[in-house]
Amino acid sequence: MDIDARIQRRQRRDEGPVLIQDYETLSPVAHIDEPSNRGPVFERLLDHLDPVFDGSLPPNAYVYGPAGGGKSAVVTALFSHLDQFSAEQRSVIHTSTRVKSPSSPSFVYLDLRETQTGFEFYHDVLDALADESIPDHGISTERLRERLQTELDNSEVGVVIAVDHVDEPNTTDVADLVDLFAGLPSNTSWLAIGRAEPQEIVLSEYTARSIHVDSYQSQMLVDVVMTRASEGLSQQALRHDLAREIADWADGNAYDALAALFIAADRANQAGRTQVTEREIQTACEEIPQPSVSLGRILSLPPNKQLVLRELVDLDEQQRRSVTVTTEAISDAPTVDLTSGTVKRFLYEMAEIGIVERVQGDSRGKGRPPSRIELRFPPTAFRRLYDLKKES
DNA sequence: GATCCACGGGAATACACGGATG
DNA sequence: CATCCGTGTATTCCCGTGGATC
Repeated sequence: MDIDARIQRRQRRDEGPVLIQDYETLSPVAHIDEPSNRGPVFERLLDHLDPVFDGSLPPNAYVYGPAGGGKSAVVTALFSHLDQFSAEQRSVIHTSTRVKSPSSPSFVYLDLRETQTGFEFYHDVLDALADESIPDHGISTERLRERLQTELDNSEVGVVIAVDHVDEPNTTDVADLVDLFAGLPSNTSWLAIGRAEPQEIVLSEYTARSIHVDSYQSQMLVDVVMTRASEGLSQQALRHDLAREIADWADGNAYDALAALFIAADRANQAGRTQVTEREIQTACEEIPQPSVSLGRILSLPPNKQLVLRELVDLDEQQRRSVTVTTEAISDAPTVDLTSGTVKRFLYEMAEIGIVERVQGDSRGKGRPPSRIELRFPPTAFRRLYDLKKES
């Protein structure tokens, strides 16, 4: 945090409540413990997972639906509760000889955005399952897999592994994922989560069941926005009609809606206001490209790539006129100590996976015409989230 | 000594244009 | 006119190296 911000915060202390109470809960990347209004989805997932309560594994399944429909939110919440539940149950069995209730499997949630190699895949599953901590160097991928295998062979029921963000660019591709699962014993059941229709994805050949999660209905989305606002903002900071405006614009996509709320609140906060106004909501919505990539994807990029993006969002139009010029501007920044070659390659790679986009630029001059870099994500939101993460 | 992976660095390839050539 | 070729950029591709960690 810079000194001006510190001073401003002190100054505001006597002027009544600050608008943003808690950036963490307001963040569009955060999943809350009890997602609102997704009761039916929970029920359908529980139907699928029902065998678990008799001590057996459900078949493999595929959960799919449009972006911002709450798939990740529901599955993360459900899995953390279920894992807690079955851990408790296991400990009951250990301590009591009288009760002979069936044991439960473990539940592991993996985000493929953060688990991009086979090594990380086995590592994270094993880490979730084993009590001791697992080294992340000096051990081969194959050895990890073997350890995981013995761990599972000793497990009574097995494990249900949720793999989120399947088939997104820059994640393990579907064929590799199938191979990774093939390396595990049969007491593993997986729950893949993605956007593609089951017919469009090879993965569904391996899943017994598909579960559809639709986008939010308008009124539900208004509630989601209001709930988030009441948790992260001061009292009365967001009028109900403005929440509706956000929901209407977002058209069922909770992720977009929460991003818009975050940006609007941040702008209002910077301006020293304690209420979000319509004007800020409009600017916020305009700032979110359609379609836009999830900030979650961006924030799980390697640190130096994020650094490049952080510099990128501060460049002016002139400096974005071609990849070459942009590269120079970024690698000249004092915070960046990468060579210009690497910065340039990063920019191309991120264009490749849709984080930024290259559009045909000014074609006058010799040689192949340059392209210019455009963002595929809202800069204000990224800037704030990045800086917050840096601070902590 | 083993292992993983982010970086660096540069070679290979693609593309646009204009001028030369058939 | 159609095609080829040379030059200057842009873009993609690939692999070796070294830091960090066990």
